[in-house]
Amino acid sequence: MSRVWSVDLGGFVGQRVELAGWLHHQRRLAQVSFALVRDGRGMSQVVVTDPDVRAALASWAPETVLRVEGEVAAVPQAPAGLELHDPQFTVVSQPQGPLPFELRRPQLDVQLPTFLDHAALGWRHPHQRALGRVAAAAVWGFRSALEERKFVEIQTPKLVASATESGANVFPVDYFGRRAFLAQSPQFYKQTMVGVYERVYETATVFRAEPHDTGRHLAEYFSLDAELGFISDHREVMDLVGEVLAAMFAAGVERAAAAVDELDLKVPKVPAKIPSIDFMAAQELLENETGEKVVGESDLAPAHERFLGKWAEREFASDLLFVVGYPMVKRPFYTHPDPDRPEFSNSFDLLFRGLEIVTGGQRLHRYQDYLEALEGQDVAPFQSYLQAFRYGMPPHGGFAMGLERLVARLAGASNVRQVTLFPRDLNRLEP
RNA sequence: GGCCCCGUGGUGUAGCUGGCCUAACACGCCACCCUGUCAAGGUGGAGAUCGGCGGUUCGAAUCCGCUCGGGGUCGCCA
Repeated sequence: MSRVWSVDLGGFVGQRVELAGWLHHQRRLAQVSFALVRDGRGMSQVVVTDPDVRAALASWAPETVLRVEGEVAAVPQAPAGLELHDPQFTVVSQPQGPLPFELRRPQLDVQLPTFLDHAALGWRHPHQRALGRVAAAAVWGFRSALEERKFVEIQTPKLVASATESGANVFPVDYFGRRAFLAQSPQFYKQTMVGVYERVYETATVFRAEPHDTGRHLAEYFSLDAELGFISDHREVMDLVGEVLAAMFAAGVERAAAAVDELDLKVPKVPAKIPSIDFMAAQELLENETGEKVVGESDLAPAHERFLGKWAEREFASDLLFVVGYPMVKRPFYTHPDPDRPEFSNSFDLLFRGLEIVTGGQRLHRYQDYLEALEGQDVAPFQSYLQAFRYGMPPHGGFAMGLERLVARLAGASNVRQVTLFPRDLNRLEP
């Protein structure tokens, strides 16, 4: 008898099938016991009336791995209208000792460190695993939106010779006796590959050795990157971001419908045109509304971004807001300036519910411009990168999106580590 | 890294103006009861010396110092 997924029981009413999974919970009454068997996709209720089987069931701890053969019955009072009758259990394996916390409650009521210490168990909670499904669906949406638009998926090195992002700190590694770094971003390579395919994307882990112990930083995070050529300016990239994001949310709703339901997520609608505000205008707005002196500062503080997030919600009923035209001094050297006001850039950030989840913009594309941008610093580390421009590159731009931040905002999680499988941060290298 | 806060049975918390704490509550665990439960319910029971070290005191979970661990926030960023 082949094994059936819990979510597919509806197709087998009246038949005997085998389920396999984990004993999620059991409720013992005087004459009957209910076993909830959880598999990778869902959960099924198994009804046990045989005294011997009930006694056996009673002796099994939560998370015991089981195979259950039984008859599928459609019963109105069953949780999903379906349950398994006359079961025969086989114990596959048993947990060692008591569990550090319970999975049965609708909410996993543990502190983040406790959860993270026992991630192998915590991720089994229906709520938690639903987060993972939403993340997976979002990545799928990202890929499919870009594939549809003729982007080519690429894989770039994660062991690199030089840093890409200006301020970001790198992890040094011993590379056969030489000094190398873990890649902070596929930036250089994706730009280079625009010279080949025009449109490329990558979904991959990147590494940042920044000592930022905050709810939005990870030492290792999943970056969704895209880059495209022959653009007029950054606004074309922003349009793409909107389309991709819409596809990602749609994929969440469609491909992870049960998870979205489980988490009761409010998935935002992405407007045809995501509202945007100029960097300077944002500062003036902040100054007018809060009285705080911010005009002239070269960047927005997290508190400012939260304020702008609320403002966008009020003003446009939007969860999303572009902030456009950051000062050049705060952007990496490859950023393209605004032709009309060269101290500002053709770049943007996207705030999702007040948190920066995307950065993007137009890049320089002329070799000479790069030499000028790098003036005053050693060009040697960038020689291999600059090849692409020496051989001719079109105007291009792109963006990078932090998956964990997106999912965290979507789920209303205050800390990205809540939605990261095995987060790496300042203090945590395990599990 | 700076600043603020926290550290109590397996989990989440209360107690923390020092003695009534031989540490409380909820969940979990163990035993028994309850004819369909679904955050099931009921009765009883086991389980922590209060992160660690040192100090103040007749007396400390409660005050002080150091230390370790954690959370928030800021710098920075996805």
